[in-house]
Amino acid sequence: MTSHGPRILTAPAPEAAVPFLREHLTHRMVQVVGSCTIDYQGRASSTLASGERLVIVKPDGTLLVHTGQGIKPVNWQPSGTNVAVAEKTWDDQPVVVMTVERTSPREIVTLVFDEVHLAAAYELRDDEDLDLFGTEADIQQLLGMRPHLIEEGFEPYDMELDRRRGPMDLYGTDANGTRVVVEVKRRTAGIKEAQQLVRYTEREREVHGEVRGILAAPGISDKAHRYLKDKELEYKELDLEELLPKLPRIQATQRTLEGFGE
Amino acid sequence: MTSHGPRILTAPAPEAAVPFLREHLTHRMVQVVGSCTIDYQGRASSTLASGERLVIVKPDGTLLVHTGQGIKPVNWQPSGTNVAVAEKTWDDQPVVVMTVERTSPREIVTLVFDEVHLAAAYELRDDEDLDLFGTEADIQQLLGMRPHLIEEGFEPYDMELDRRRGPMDLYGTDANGTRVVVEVKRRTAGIKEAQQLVRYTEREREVHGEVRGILAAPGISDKAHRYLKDKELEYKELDLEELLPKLPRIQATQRTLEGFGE
DNA sequence: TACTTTATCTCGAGA
DNA sequence: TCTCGAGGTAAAGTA
Repeated sequence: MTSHGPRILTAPAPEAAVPFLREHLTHRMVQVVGSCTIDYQGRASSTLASGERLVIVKPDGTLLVHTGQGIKPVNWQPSGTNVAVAEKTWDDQPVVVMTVERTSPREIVTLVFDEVHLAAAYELRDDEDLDLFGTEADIQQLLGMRPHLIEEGFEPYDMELDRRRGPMDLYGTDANGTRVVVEVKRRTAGIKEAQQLVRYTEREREVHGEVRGILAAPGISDKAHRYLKDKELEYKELDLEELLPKLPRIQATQRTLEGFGE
Repeated sequence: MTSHGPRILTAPAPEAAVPFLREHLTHRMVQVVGSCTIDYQGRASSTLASGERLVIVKPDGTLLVHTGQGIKPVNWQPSGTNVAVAEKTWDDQPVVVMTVERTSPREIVTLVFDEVHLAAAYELRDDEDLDLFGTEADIQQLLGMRPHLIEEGFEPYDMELDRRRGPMDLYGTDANGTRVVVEVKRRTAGIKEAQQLVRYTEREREVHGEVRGILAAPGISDKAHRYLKDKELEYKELDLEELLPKLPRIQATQRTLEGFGE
């Protein structure tokens, strides 16, 4: 048998599942499909009665428990855990007990499998990093290069070179030389985002007197807009459709799909 | 062959993988382990060059793509998508192309598998809901029942019966009859949380004049504490260790483990 | 529907 | 380490 390809057990008894898991845990991607109860004790606590779930344990100690619905795991634990498995007897039935622990914060997830339908272990070779575009940082950088998109005459300081200026996204002067704080958002802004601008602007006003504050976003809630006006701050609508395509990118799959003319 | 138990294909050719996926997608939990490139276009956009990943498609249309590290999927799509698979030829090699689309927002994830190591399909029967304790709502409710833990003489209004009072966690009067807004947090509070209290308290002060504001949390950052004092607001430290165990619960696994005396 | 807030948030950058 | 802010956040609750 080669060392490649997935190792698979279908419907193993606990006495077969436990050594299998022990062999592969922390070395390989491991998954268990089966019926289990799950306990979590840590920052909060939770219990989950018996049901069938997909359990994934990554070589880095990440735990994911997925049910048949929804995008979020029903239980989980970030990487860096200690994982242990043991065979125990409950109600005269053998079960597989898996514990996933971490310190800082001290947390533990305990899974008790009364039935394993499928256990699998495999390696995932992957040297590639995700190339993501359209984040707030991307939009910020773009506006830094085209400050007129905020307002004619706006001249931002170089935040890259001077992070001491603070956490503001853009900071500069307008056509009249008045200081301007700009907070950039990639989504419709709400009251939280308005408050964030309030805080940054207040801080600058304490030091420098007159300072304008602009919330630049593709949209804003009515309440947030009113809140801004109360605090004598401004809103500048961004047209992301116009903004984003200005940095053309080649897509991995587009590249692939060109191969068969799509 | 029975209708139970997982269906598994190891190292299927695209011509075998595609009909397998078509048979099970939208009916069952489906997963593919293999080498693929991934494209995402939607609220943002991303590309991921070829590498080995675990791809999960739930019957509700949820897509999850996991690499060998980390708790967050590298690509995903929430439930309600349309999933399609097709065999295509690229560079004279057959590939499996999977597209996962949704409208609102319009988004699409495209996966091109040049190799499938494992394809599996199975059902997950699960009627159980997670029973979670220790959330902010739990702490709030607890403090509502034991208002002296905030301050001797504090008498909260019944927020359950009168939500019109606003979004504050607790709202009542102190020993002197002065109105008190309390914002409860389950984690160390930062500047965001302080400003949330500022907003609620300001709003009440506009209407009622003198109103105290208390941020109740297990901790607070220095900046946030200073910010509160500036705004003439207060911080009350919560001892969660003392608070949380006051509602005893029975754990699913604890119950199980009692069976073998642990 | 629109809006706000929570989350066992996770993650990363900066001090 | 702590703090703070972003997230393709997702999901819940309320007006």
